[in-house]
Amino acid sequence: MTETRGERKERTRRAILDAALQLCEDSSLVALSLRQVAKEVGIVPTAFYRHFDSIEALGLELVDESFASLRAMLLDVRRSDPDFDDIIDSSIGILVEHVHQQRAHFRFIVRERAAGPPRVREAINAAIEQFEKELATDLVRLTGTTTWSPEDLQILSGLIVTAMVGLAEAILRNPDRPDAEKAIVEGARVQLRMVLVGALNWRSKR
Amino acid sequence: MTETRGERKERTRRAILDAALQLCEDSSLVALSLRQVAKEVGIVPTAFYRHFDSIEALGLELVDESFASLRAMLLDVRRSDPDFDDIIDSSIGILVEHVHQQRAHFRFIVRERAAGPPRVREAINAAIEQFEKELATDLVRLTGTTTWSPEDLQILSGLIVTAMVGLAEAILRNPDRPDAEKAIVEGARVQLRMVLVGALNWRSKR
DNA sequence: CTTTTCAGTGTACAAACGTACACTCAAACC
DNA sequence: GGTTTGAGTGTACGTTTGTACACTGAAAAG
Repeated sequence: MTETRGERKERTRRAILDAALQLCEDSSLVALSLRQVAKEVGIVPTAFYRHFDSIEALGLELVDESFASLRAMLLDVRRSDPDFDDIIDSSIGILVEHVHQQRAHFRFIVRERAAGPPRVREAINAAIEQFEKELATDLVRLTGTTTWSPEDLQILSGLIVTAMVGLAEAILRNPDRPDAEKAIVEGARVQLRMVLVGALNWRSKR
Repeated sequence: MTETRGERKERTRRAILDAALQLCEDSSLVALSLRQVAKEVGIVPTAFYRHFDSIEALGLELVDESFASLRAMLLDVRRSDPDFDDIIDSSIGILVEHVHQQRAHFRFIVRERAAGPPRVREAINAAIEQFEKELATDLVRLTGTTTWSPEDLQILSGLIVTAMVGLAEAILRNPDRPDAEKAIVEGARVQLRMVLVGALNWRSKR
């Protein structure tokens, strides 16, 4: 069969990305060698350079890819019913589902956020900050500007994101333990309700 | 001068721990080589084995050491005035101070928690869970068992610990930026107050 | 004083590392 | 149909890696 040149290139590029994501699963990008990746993919080491300048550049690509997963998740959240009282349950359900479906990507983000090459860390944190800001503007739409100052909404947003990242980390930390995971998820639900109660009784700029 | 044999051993052992802590600062334990450490300390590579079986064993020792820093911090927190309304401010102040004084240890914990060798990760997470439980029993002492179920206190405790770990991570992420750090710390204060408002209006087992 | 112990040395080796360089050969191009 | 392009090959290099083994020499033990 005739496979176009660009298609073939894209195929090994994908294979490199997948192999890297898998190989650094229980260590880190900073401990991943170009030769391991090449061997896993089935190409000669020097061929790696046809696709990426360095492992770090590969890592930045994986960041983009992983955050594409995250954006897809947020689309799901926003698309879900705007029914107010179980917005928490549905959002958490969506998060849990995406973490399971994109395990490797989420693992990659939480791991390299703390331990990756500096530029990778920066890229991940910039993206997470972006999410916080987007959530803050979403909250403005939900609450109006009467009782909440923009600064406080930003701070509340940060708290929620921190809790959700914590939930994702806890899930990833307990693979193949459905009972433990259930308790974790239930705990996160309660946590968000506590935060919600706090938010409903909050008055900015007192 | 006469330096006892055990003293000399302890001294190079310390040098190894310090060198390892410094060398993995901008990568990770999983990317740290025995030879790097030996060179930094000024001993021959094989001499490393007189003190540790492996880099992983060294890592477990660093975990213990780092959590000793953390326990010292918690002692400070409990020792601080039990004046109720600024318990938040004083606790955060203590946390910030300790993060600055023990930068390397805190960095080590947050990094290796996500990216370290499996056993190191487990040790760190076990210690953090322990803290959550201790905080929960502290909260029992503060609130009594009337309005709060033990389960909810445990969950609240988890939320607070997550937020505090998040604060530590944010501080470590912005070194040498006093203005940014000030905003981060102020945000954390507000977050904890929000959680406190939620807690005060919470009723368990509704 | 003699013997034992053991932290640290020195040499040695096979394996893995990143990368330079010259190459092939089929798709893409004119 | 002849030429160009570029993904992938193969060899080769100097480094760095973990670890094995035999050693030294001063402190500790008898």
